Amino acid sequence: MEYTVQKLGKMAGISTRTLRYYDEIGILKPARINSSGYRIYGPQEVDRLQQILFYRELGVSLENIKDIVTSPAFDGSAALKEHHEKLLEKRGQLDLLIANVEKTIALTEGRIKMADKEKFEGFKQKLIDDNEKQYGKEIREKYGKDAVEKSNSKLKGMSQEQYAAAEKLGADVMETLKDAFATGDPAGELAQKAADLHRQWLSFWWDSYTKEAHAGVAQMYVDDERFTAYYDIEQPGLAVFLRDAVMIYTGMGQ
Amino acid sequence: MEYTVQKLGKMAGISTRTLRYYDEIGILKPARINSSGYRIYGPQEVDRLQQILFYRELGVSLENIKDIVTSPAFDGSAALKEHHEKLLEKRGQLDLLIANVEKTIALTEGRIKMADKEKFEGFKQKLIDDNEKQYGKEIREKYGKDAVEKSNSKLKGMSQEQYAAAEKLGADVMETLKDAFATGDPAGELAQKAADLHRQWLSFWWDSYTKEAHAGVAQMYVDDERFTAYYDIEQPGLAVFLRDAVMIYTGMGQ
DNA sequence: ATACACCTTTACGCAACGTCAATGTCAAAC
DNA sequence: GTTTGACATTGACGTTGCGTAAAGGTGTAT
Repeated sequence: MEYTVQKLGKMAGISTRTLRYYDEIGILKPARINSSGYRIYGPQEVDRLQQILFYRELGVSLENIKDIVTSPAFDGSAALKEHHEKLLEKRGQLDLLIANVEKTIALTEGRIKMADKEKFEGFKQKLIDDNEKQYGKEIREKYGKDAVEKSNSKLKGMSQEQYAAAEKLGADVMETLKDAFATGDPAGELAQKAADLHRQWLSFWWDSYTKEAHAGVAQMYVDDERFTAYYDIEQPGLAVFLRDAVMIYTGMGQ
Repeated sequence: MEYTVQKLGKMAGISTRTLRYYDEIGILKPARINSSGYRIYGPQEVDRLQQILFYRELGVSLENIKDIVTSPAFDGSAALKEHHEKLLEKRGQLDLLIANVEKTIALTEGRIKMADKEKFEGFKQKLIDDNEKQYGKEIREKYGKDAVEKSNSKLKGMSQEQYAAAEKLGADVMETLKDAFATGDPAGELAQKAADLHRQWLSFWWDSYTKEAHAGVAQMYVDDERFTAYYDIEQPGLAVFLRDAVMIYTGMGQ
């Protein structure tokens, strides 16, 4: 079987430009050049291309692929493991990024609805100030990375509808919470209902629910001004009230 | 407060080159240029830089950031949402990639222990052949993407120890399965134990277990030659035997 | 006066190709 | 036999977000 660039390209699902590039950088040279200067590839080249594409699929750089396919003694297994590590790291970073974007979206949306833009700007500035760019990292350190990771992992699998449902639940929490706040009693029925809604809302983001984690998050709302602001912008004192309600709800108050 | 490039760069944690580049592409021009041609930045520029860096942190391209910071009426929220979509997609791809790498590592390790390298090479070639590069995608289409995503999402949160435990369980499955195969009875005690171990193993990868999904996977081992090969390389017929055992175990045989 | 840190513009380099441009070749249709 | 249309070739520039010289002017302390 002999192939020209286009045939091989079609078979492998890559462009002819790519094949010429691979020739250029020396990782896949054609078996021969015919009288008209056409690149002609044989079965060996097909195999090699398959190897190349395989590693490329895995995100290995062509530079490294070159080492892999040219050196026969290359330890592909070790390279794969190292690469695996890098991929996991990359995903971790990506997860943080996604969480941050989500948080930002939620914040801006909440803000735009209920506050003036000026303050928003000021707040956002403050957010970034004092090296808070490391947002996720900081939260990780403060409240343990497990919660953050749980949240991230759950989010992944969520469908649009689920996401919408979660958002609605979040709104419900806020509404019930405000009503409860009016009663002034965190142990009261309304407040406990708010705490329960909050648990349901959390369950959307976490794989497993525990009272401890729930209570921890509620405390976080009070400790971390970003979250405090999110709740208190509706009603000052709401974050503390929610924490108190959750503490009672979870029985973690003492 | 006025800043030269280096002072501002130091404050913001970026290089002077970056500042000159931002000037060049027009997303951050200095307040004025002094008599010697030096770039002088004022408080407004500091604020703007903070905004830019904020969005940059979120992975937004400078091109898009330009739109955000230059047009005051720009809908940053919508831009962020779009960006969010892209990030999710990216993570999906990354997950597939990671799954592929893990599978490859598992395969190579298993193979090296129990088969000659030649066959392995042939198999890998075959794997990629017939457009099977779209590995994950294909599996997704064939057996529903839910299972794949479940698997991915679970993997993320696993610790090293958990991973090791899962691998041991996998080995147990194989061992028990081989013993069971010797009896020839997929309904027998050993075979059912193997099926149960297999369920446990699956539970490592899936958030939720259902009989239907379990049976589906077992069928997949038979339908998909890649998996068939994985089991049958130890003992021809093992994949079919496991499927039969699981069908009985789950009661999905009919 | 000299050193030394700071500033400037210009411009190439990076990864992995995409995308013209200008031109030659092949098989089939007229 | 020629025309057409699909294919091939080699350049060579564009992409992103800067890093990294190079070659030179400026500011200030000694």
